[in-house]
Amino acid sequence: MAEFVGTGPSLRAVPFGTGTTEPIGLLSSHQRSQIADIATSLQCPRGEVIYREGSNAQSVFIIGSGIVKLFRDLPSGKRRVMTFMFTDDVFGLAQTGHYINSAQTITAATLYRIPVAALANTLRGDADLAVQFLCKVTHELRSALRHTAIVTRRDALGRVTMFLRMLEQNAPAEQDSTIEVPMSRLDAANYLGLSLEAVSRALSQLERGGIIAFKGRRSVRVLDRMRFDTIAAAL
Amino acid sequence: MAEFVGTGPSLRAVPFGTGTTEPIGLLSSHQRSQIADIATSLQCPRGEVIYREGSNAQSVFIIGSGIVKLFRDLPSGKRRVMTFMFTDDVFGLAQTGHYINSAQTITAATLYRIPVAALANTLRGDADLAVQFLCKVTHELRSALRHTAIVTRRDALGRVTMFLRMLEQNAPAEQDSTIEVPMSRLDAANYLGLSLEAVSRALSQLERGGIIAFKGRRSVRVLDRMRFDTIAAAL
DNA sequence: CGATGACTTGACTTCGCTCAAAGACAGTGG
DNA sequence: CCACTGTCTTTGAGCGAAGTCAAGTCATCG
Repeated sequence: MAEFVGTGPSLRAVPFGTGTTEPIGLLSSHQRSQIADIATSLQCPRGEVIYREGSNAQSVFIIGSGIVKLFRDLPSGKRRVMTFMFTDDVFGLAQTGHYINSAQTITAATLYRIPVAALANTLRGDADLAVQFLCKVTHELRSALRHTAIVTRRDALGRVTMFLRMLEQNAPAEQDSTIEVPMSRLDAANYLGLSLEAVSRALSQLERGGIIAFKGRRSVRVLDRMRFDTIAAAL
Repeated sequence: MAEFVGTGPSLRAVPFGTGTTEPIGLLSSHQRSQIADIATSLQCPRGEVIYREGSNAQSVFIIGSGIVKLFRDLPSGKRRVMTFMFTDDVFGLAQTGHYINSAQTITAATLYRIPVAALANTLRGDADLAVQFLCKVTHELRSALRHTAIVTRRDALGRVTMFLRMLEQNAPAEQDSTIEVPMSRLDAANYLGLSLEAVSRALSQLERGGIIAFKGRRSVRVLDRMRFDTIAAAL
């Protein structure tokens, strides 16, 4: 069943107990192969729908690489992006019976698909592994709270700035202070609870103010870290 | 060490795997006493601060009874309520080293206080228990997503209605369609990302429309379930 | 019964949404 | 290589809903 390549699935989070506050890889190589044994690996192109809301939730996914969005389409036609998930994130766990949202790749991605039943079994047989998953879900809970903190802000400028900061933390800058924005303005807007236009305006405003500079539309460099952080600081 | 009375700490959530979608008590009596052994029970009056943001996070708490709010105070003087926690909920886990928010009781409460280190140990020795905690945190993740869904709405009326619905689900109506609102308007507003006035206006509007009726200020009865649900339905 | 705090209501301002149109970019095929 | 086309993005003008400021009402507890 295992057809994984490379190192296999991993989880990235802040572990319990240790003094560490930076997220690290949680699983031992034994644990990784343990999961690989019950997982199937998938190569998904950009834009691939992984599952749709309402369908039967039989699998949990771990991201080997790439970016995925979880979203819901509302009767009004609006779309809400609940979260973006990155390498070593888990999704599909917070479902009961049926998926409550849809999942779609934003970039090409490698996914590990794990049947819930098999995962539950494995976890019940390995307390350490179960604790690792607990760490990971706790980590995602923190992310969800951060998301709430972002959308609770009233001002578009602040939300967008916090969003950029979040992206920066998820994908540590390879270049100096350069932040990649892999999703469309619309996806960002749907995540931030803003209109597409408001996102665009906020970004323009940051650029006009000399706080950031664009390098193409999907890449931003922070010029004035001081003011950037001030705006991002929870108002 | 154990000084618990009655049945001891429990966790309430939707379990994995089973077809159930209603939250149930997760722990066996053995597991409950296992946790009771490493826990201290506390009786807190209404308004008691359990911990403050920034302080050292050494304990995890399980609520035996009562209601607790988790919140952050912002530099601007505004306060954001991240979540309300009820009987059989866990809090303090999503912290790394230092608490990122403050916890305070809203009603008198019984709490079980568990040192993180001891809990981590116990979990590593009991895979089943670890999985139960995983269920619980997953459950809280769902709640956090629901919260985000609420505050992402633009209209005060919808947010308040969804909030009432949430309260109803957390504390199943003893009377027919009567919802207890145990927190102040201000706490509710801080949770909903609205001004206190907006909450008040929305409630008045629901009452004027004949959709709800007040019985005192902290108790509401749903008169027109149909319209109530329509408004609450994710816009 | 008076006082303090919680809640409601009203008037004005602000900021983001909507609608509308123009401007950039990427991929395609000539 | 370049023009073409559809999509994504930016920018502008006007409207509406929630925030703020400011009174006024209600309730609860001494």
